[in-house]
Amino acid sequence: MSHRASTDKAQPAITDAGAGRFSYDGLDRVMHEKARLGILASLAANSDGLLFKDLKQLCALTDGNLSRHLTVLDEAGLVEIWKGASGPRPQTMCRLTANGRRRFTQYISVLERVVTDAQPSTQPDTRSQPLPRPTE
Amino acid sequence: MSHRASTDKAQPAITDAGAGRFSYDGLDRVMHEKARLGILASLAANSDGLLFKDLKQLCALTDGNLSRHLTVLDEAGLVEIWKGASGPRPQTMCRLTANGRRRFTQYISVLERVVTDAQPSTQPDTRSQPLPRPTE
DNA sequence: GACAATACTTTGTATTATAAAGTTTCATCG
DNA sequence: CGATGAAACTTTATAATACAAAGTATTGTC
Repeated sequence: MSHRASTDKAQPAITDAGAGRFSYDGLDRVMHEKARLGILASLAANSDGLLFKDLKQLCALTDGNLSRHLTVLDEAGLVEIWKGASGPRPQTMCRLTANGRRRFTQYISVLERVVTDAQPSTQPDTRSQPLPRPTE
Repeated sequence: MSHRASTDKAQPAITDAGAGRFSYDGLDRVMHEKARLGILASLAANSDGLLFKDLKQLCALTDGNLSRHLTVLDEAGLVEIWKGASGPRPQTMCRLTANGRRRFTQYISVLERVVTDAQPSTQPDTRSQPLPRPTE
């Protein structure tokens, strides 16, 4: 007979413990984006807010991209945007909202988990079978 | 006169030091993606490789998504994929390549910088002007 | 008052993540 | 032994969106 016997059915694989272990649900799409991550980190480091001009430099973004990303962050309620009507030129000032700071902190804590997970030092092996080791 | 005097031209903003400070260039598009980050972390934790089935559970992905993401990671040279011809059913085994492990480690080190940056404790203020504090 | 420059915003396109449907092989049941 | 179901993927299609290029508006300068 060429096919295996039916005795080893329903191999449970990975025991279901650890299911979703690496799904990282906390990585919110809005924050988990290179450019916006930079913006948020900049604003977290400057709690009094930053000018459009400054953000542009710090994050090395073009005007268009920065504008777009700020809109996204604003709509998500993460930052607040102040249009300067007083100055000689239009000046846009951005700050983290209280909620934004909270959510960003949460996001960062998930990132910390990712960093920890990536150190394979003392991780218990999660696999199911020994597997035929592929010949390198 | 309503407009400002011309004496304060060319305000240098942010001194140019710290330009690009938050651009996070090291955040490679291929790796910086929720789902693929999970896959890579799983594989980093299981250096002998993982089965498609196991990855699917660990990362809580649908068949289609996992398949697609693995293809992307494969094409980027980050993982290697072994098709099991020996077993009773098709079995796909995935492992980090040597290069993949190296690049992932680099990526993680950037993530660590992000995490550090997000702790605003002892950060020097990067702004240019005191700014008219917006009334809350 | 023409010309360049600053400080943005809007629009268009090309990429891509995800879901839905499709394929293939094996096991089981009447 | 043909039908049915299920496991293990792959392919296709669509909806979202990141980025670049073009546009707008105000200001300063010659």
